[in-house]
Amino acid sequence: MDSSTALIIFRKSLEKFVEFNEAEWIVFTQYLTFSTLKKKHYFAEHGKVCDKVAFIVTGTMRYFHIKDGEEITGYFSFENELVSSYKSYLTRLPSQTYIQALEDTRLINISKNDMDLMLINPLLAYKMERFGRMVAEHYLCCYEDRVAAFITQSPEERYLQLLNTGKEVLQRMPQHYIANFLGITPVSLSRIRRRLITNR
Amino acid sequence: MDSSTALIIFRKSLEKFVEFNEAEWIVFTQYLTFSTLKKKHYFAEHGKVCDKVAFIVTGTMRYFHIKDGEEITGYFSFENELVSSYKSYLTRLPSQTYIQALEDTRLINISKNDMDLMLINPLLAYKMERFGRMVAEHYLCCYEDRVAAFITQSPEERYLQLLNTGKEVLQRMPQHYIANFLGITPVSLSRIRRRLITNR
DNA sequence: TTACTTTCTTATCTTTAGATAACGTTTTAA
DNA sequence: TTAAAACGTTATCTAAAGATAAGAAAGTAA
Repeated sequence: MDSSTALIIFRKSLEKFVEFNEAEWIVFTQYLTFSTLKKKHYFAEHGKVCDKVAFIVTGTMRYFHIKDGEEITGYFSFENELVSSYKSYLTRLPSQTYIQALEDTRLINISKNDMDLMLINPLLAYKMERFGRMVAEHYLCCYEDRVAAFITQSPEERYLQLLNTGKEVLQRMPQHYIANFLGITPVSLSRIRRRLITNR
Repeated sequence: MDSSTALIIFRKSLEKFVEFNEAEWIVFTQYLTFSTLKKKHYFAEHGKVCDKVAFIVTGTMRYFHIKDGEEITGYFSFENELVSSYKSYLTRLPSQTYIQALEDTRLINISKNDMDLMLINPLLAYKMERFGRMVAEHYLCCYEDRVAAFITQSPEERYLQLLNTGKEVLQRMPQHYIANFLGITPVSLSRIRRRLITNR
């Protein structure tokens, strides 16, 4: 897939947030950069400022913390979603979390500097305020659901719900990433899986 | 405290998000409504659309879900913070959560309808896009911290951190609200508290 | 290929948390 | 004021989860 196709997908995907007219889009795209992140390489690292937000054209990203020397997976971002260590990006403070490519991943990047420039560019300012608002609101809703799931659902229920997303990359992903994400140990997830198979 | 004092506090509190000039402020305040919510009364209810966001002048709000007939407390909002069932407010879909006043609470309300009107009012549109963006980004960061705490900290650590906020209303709040918030049962919290006292 | 690492499951043991009930205290409501 | 409900702690019992280790399978790299 070439860059222009990726841009079309990106634009399509943004439509649920904000629609750009042709003039705006031309200016907007001048602020974008393309990159590829090899499997296991980092998009963000603990202690370093994450100065960009990116759209995932293809691939998958994993968010994790390190606790007592262990990697604890907290979240995933998939194809056609945005990825960033958001708080770090917004505040320019060091990231708490690592973000790593789970497979070779193609990205369209917006740096914090460019975003700030767009926010004072008369041609784009209004649309970018709106863009920022819609994106933040979207992810706020995602977080609200995630927190609600943690409060009201058992790990087993959360696992079944995760499977229901039908993301096939979940099949190829190490189980312990998923276990962390669900808030349990890999051994516990293994037991849950056995229970599910037995009772099927 | 009278309404004009409350407005001054509100304006001061908004400054970290967006600053209004006098003309803008006069128009903005015309969209605001004041209300008081008696203890135990509801700001939002499961199954009903929450069509407003509010600033808490004084008081405390509790968010909870009902799971198997039990109230499970998920969050709190305190004085000088905003409160809303955000996803419901943003999407006009029924709220998943209940929000209840823990004590008599004074609010400054912005209805979804008025917010939408402000967003197309030329005098305010740009500022309100910005306002919406900053508020959403702020709460996004709060959620990020809350999810990170769930992943990387034990209930005991989260309890100690909660105490460190120094909110004196926590002293008066039923323990089981706090237990739910921490993701444990009231009995477990009671054990944690005893351990902390014993080892002190 | 071969050696090494990672991954997943399973078993055992230990620790902890949950469920439940009892009891005294406090709060609430009639 | 009085009765009822809610609250917080404690004890007991049970169920589940964590820690650890072992072993097989799969993946990775030299």
